[in-house]
Amino acid sequence: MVTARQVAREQMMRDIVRMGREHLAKVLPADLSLRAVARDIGVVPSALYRYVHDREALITLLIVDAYDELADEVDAALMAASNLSHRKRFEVAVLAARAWAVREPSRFALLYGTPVPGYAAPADQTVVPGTRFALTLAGLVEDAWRAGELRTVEAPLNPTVRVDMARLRGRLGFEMPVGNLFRVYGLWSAVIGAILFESFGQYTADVLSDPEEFLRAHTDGLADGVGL
Amino acid sequence: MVTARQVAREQMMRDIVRMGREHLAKVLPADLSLRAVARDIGVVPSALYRYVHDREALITLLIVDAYDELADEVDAALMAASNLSHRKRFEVAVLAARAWAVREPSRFALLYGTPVPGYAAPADQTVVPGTRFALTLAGLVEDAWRAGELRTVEAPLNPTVRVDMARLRGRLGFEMPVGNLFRVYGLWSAVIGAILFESFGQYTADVLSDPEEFLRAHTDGLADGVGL
DNA sequence: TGTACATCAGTGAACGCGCGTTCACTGATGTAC
DNA sequence: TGTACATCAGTGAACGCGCGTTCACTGATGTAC
Repeated sequence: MVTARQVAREQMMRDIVRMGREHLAKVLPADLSLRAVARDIGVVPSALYRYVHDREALITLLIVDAYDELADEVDAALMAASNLSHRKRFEVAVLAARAWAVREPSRFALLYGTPVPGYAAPADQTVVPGTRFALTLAGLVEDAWRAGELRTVEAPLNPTVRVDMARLRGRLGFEMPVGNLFRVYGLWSAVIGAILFESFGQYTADVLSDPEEFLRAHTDGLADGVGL
Repeated sequence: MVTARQVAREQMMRDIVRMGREHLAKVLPADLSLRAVARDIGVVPSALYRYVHDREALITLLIVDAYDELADEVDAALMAASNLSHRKRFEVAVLAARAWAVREPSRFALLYGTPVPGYAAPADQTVVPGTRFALTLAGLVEDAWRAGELRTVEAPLNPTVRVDMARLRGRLGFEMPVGNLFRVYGLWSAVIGAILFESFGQYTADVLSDPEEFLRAHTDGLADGVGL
C-alpha cells in the first residue's frame, strides 16, 4: 500500500534532482550548493538532510542522473538509427553524446571533468551508470564483429596491455580480437577528450568554425582505427 | 640600475608562484585560496594585492607557469631524443606530457580540466603558452613531412572542416597535407583526453595494470592515424 | 471506526568556517636637489 | 654627502558573504489495537 508520505518523499526526491540539474545549468560542479538547492526548492536547508545524507550524496545523485540521461539519449539516438551500418551508428552515438554535452556542459564536466574537490565517488553507485556509454560504444563494435563487419586490428601490444585487454574481453563476454578491443578502449577517451576540448574551450582561437562537423570527421578516423 | 626594491619584488613574485604551485599539489584548482597562499608565504593576505590584481590574476600566473613547465619538460625530453625517428620522438613527447601530468595532477587539471568557476582566462597571456605543447606535436609531424617521412592521409573532410584546416595550415606556415593536419588536431585532444582519463580515474575498475604502457600503445595507434 | 502512540518532514536558529577584498596606517626604500 | 619629499611594501582590522551541518522543536501522517 502506497502511503501519502511515500508519494511525497518520492516527489521531493525528484524535486531535489531536478533543482540540482537546474543549478548545474548555471554553475560548475565545484560551486554546487546544497543551501542554494534547498532555497530554490522552497525549503529550509536542513530539510534536505532528511533525503540526502550529505552534499556528497547529493552530488552522487546528480552524477548518476547525468550518466543515465547521457546514456539514455545515446541509446535513443541509436534506436532511431537501427537500420544504418555499424559504422554510421557509431557516428550517431558519438554525435548524440556530443549534443548532450553541448546542451549540458556543466553536467558533462561533472562526469568527465575535474573531480569535485573533496568528493569521492562511491563505486557501488557510480560505476554501472558511468560505464553505460562506453559499453554502448564497445557493444556496437562487438556487434559489428559478430556480424562479420569488423576488420581485425593487429596492434603491437605490450604483454601487460594484452593481458589487460584479454581479461577485459572475458569480463565483458566479447569475442572481438584484443587488438580491436584495445582500440575501442582508447577511442573512448579520445571521443570524450574531443568533446571536453570543445566544451572547455580548448579548441582555441577560432580554428574550428563547425565543431560538430569536425567531430564527425574525427570520429570517422577513429572508426577506421577500431576496424569499423 | 637594479634597486633593492626591484630585487625584493621579483623574489616575492617567485615566492607567490612557488607557493601557488605547492598548494596545487594538495588542492584542486577550484579550491585554490589567495589567503592560504599568503599565509604560507608568511605574509598578510592583503599584501598579495601589491603583486597581483586579483585571485583571477593569481590563477592566470599559475596557468601560464604550468603550461610553460609542461612544454619545457616535453621539449627537454625531445632534446634528449633527437636521434630517434619522428615516430619515436612523437611517442617520447606524449609520454613526457603524461609523466608531468601524473606528477602534477592538479596543475594538469588546471590546464585541461574543468575551467575554474568564475575564472575567464585572459587570451593575451594564456594562448601562447597554452598552445606550445600542441605546436610541438604538430611541429614534429611537420618535420616528418619535410623529411619525406610522412605518409599522406586522405581524410574525407567536410568542406567546412577542410577550409578550417587549410586556414590553420597557412597560419602555422605548414606544408603537410590538410588530411594530416586534421589528424594532428584530433590527436591532440585524444592524447590529452587519455591523460585526463588516467588522471581523473575514469579508467575504472582495475582494467589497466600499467597505464603508461597503455598510453604508449595508444599513442602508437594515433601515430599511425596521422601518417607517421 | 476511534483512540493512543510512534514515526517522520520540515522549521528556525545557531555553530564555526574560510573566503576575497578594502582601507587607513607605518615604516622602509628610492629620488631630486 | 645630506636633507626633504615621494613612492611603495606590508600590516592589521574590518566588511559582507555563503557555505555545510547540528539540534531541539512542531505539527502532520501512519500504525496497532
